[in-house]
Parts: sequence; C-alpha cells; structure tokens
Amino acid sequence: MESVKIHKNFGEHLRTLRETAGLTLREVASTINVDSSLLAKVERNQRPPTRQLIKSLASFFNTNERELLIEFLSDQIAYKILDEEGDLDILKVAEEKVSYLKTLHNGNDNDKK
Amino acid sequence: MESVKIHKNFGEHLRTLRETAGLTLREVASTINVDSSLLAKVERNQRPPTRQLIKSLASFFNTNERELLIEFLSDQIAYKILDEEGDLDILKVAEEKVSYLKTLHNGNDNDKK
DNA sequence: TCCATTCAGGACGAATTTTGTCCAAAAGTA
DNA sequence: TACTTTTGGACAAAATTCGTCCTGAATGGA
Repeated sequence: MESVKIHKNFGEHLRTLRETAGLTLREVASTINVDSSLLAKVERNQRPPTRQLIKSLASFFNTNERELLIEFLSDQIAYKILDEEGDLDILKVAEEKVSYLKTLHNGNDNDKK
Repeated sequence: MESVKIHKNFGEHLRTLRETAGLTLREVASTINVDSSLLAKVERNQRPPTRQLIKSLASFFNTNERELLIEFLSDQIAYKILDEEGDLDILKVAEEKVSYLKTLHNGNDNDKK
C-alpha cells in the first residue's frame, strides 16, 4: 500500500513552483532581490518567509498570494501544535474563537462582557 | 436577544480564576514570583504568558496545566488568523497537516517523498 | 479629607530571536 | 577537470521579548 504525500508545506510548494518554471535559486533570488542562500533555506523550511518575501514570490511566480499565505500560516500552526504536543482540540477551540470574534467584528455589537 | 460570551480568552480565564479565589494580583504575583504588573498585563491579554508562567499559574490555582495551555494556544492561533485577515480555511489546512504529520511520526514509515 | 491598596499602563534595558548576508564546502553536470 | 548550483555555518544588525520599575487613577475605609 503506497501512501501519497498529499500535503506540501510552504517550502516544498515553493520549490515546486521554481522547478516547474525551470529556474535556479540564483535566478529567482536575484530578480526578487534576496540572497539565494536565504531562498534555499526557505525552500527547505529552515527559515520562515517574511510577509514581504511571500509577496515577492507570489508576484514573481504570478501566483495567488493568498494561497501562498494560507500555505505558510497553516504550516506555522501545524508545526506549533506538533511541537507543543498539543492535539486537534486546540484547533477546534481556535476555530470557535475565530468564528466568535468575527461575528463581534461584523458590526454585530454584542456586549463584550 | 442577549448574546452570551461563550469563549474566554486566556487572560479572562486567568482573571476569573484569581477572582474566584478572592485574591489580588499582588498576592498571586508575589507567591509565584513575578511582578504584579506583568500578571496584570497577562490578564488583560497585553502580554502573552510564558510557558513557565502557565506552569506556575496552573500549579498555583491547582488547575489543569494542559487546559490552560489549550486556552493560550487557541488564543494565539485565533488572533493570528484574525490579524492576517485569514479565514477558517487556514485551520482546515492546518488540521490536515497535523493529522498527516502525526501519522508520519507514529512509526508509520511512509515515504517522506 | 487623608491614607492605603489595587490595578492600569508607559518606559526602559537586558536578553533573546530574527533576518539577511557572506563565504566555503558539497553536490551535480558536462 | 572546470563550472554551476545548492547547502549550510557563522555573523552582525535589527527587531522583539520579557521582566521590572515607576507613576497615576480609582476605590474604599477611617
């Protein structure tokens, strides 16, 4: 039974983008004005991308910035949970909190208390 | 129609613990050896608690450390998502990643590729 | 009112972390 | 071999974190 790798993390995703485009690290790095060593680390998930880097990359690869951002944030969250040895309950609670806080924001002026 | 505040965040939770115990910030702070100003900020969610602080607080209030940790981590995640203007998709993706990564960890030696 | 106590919150600095760069070694290619 | 790409350690500047100190506002009792 072969298991398929469903989920790419940010770095892998990025590497795929680059390789699909047939470009080297240096090429990409230089046109978006970062050190190629940094980009290499990002591709190997040894360094997190900054917001600005995500923007630059999305624009360079002509891809959806939001999608890249989701890739990155979900990585961050997933790895945080693993390393805190937390479980999926945390996400459930977080989800409820997000939903709740969003309804508050939406002009729905309920008591904050 | 009155809406009820279902979700406490970490600070509120902590404050409730303290007030239920009928203690002042100073009292709690001094016995767990932190500045009361710091504790006040944590209760108002102006400062995140450190891991050590969570431990101390759980022990002081004789409550479940893991529960406090969940409260804190879910806060962090929820606020991060709000602040990045992300949506619940991020959590879905994160959840899948956590599940996936956990199966990898569990001796289930699938190809990493 | 005066005094004591609690809480809020700004400011500060030491310690830590982050971020990008440089450089050299390793790996890959012809 | 010679050349290019990728990897990864070391470093310093910049940014952030973390606890403390200090002042001021609010509360409450005598």
